[in-house]
Amino acid sequence: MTAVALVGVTASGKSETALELAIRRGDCEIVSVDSMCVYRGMDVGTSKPGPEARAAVSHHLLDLVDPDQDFTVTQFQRAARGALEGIAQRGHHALLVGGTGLYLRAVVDDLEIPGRYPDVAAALEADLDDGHAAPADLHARLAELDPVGAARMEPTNRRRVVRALEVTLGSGRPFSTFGPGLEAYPESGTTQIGLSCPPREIDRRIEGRFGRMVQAGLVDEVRALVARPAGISRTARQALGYREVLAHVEGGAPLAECLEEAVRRTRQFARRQASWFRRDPRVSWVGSSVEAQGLVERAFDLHG
RNA sequence: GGCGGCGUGGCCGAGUGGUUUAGGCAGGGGCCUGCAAAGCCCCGUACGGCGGUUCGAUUCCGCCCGCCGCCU
Repeated sequence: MTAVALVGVTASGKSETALELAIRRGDCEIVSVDSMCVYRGMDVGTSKPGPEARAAVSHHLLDLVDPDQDFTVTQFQRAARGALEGIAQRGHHALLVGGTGLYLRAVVDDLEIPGRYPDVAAALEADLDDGHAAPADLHARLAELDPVGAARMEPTNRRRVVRALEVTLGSGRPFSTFGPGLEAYPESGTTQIGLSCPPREIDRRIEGRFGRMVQAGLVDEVRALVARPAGISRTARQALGYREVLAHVEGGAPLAECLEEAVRRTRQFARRQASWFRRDPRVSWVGSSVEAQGLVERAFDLHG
């Protein structure tokens, strides 16, 4: 039994392709690799597979947590391992489908993700917030403790600098010793197929999709999230479409403008995804759903 | 017809007689190990046209063109 990953930018048609194949074959289960589909109650805005799709084929890693929960790669990695094990036990093939690059790498390359040191991180954040230190200062500190790690990031990238320092200080082990970084592309047991699509076409689809999402009740979905007493977590509220509609629902911004913004930002996101997947030499790219299905099947049958 | 104002790179928008020619947005490229649908980095000599003044004009003057406003 094998695992194959179908990757691509948002709106490239991966989900439909995967579903079609899985229904036809009947011997594989779909594993979502999507950082926002893990949230319950965030359905229309995430283009989450619906009830029909889920009735037809087993889907995994959807609806893992409530929207008031923060969610991170590590949790995803853990859940993915469990899902993959179960699929293997059932004698099925696993078809990973999604566009969250880091999450996919965590699974495909079994990344050793360093632990968390909340006190250390909080102290660093506090220094930055108080103005006692600038990200560049922290980067300089990191450079002394872990030159290799420091060299791998921009001194201005606050988030990454803080995390690297958090790990180095907290664990007493240089951040860079946890792995070669994402620039290494080791042999992997997971075959990766990329479904490509011309950027102009992607742009068109994104715009059309937002229109349909609104028809399908995106705004009401966001209202329902807002109405939850527990609120919306930091990670959940940054979801594309939600963040912008939130500005309308909570902040009173004109809906039309929020939607335009959502479309724009989703396009930019698609570019970032493309650049992420493009650099992974292990991905075999094809330009159509049919070809993608062909390659996935070949991988299944070769190892299955 | 008269008077006044304006005309800056795809858009918005500062500014100056001459070293590096603001900034923002959009766009393009790249990065990424616990917020990743996030975050970060890099990339733009443009001053409506024609003359003139000047060692030197986007910046000063004149004319023309185009907008905008006011007036008769």
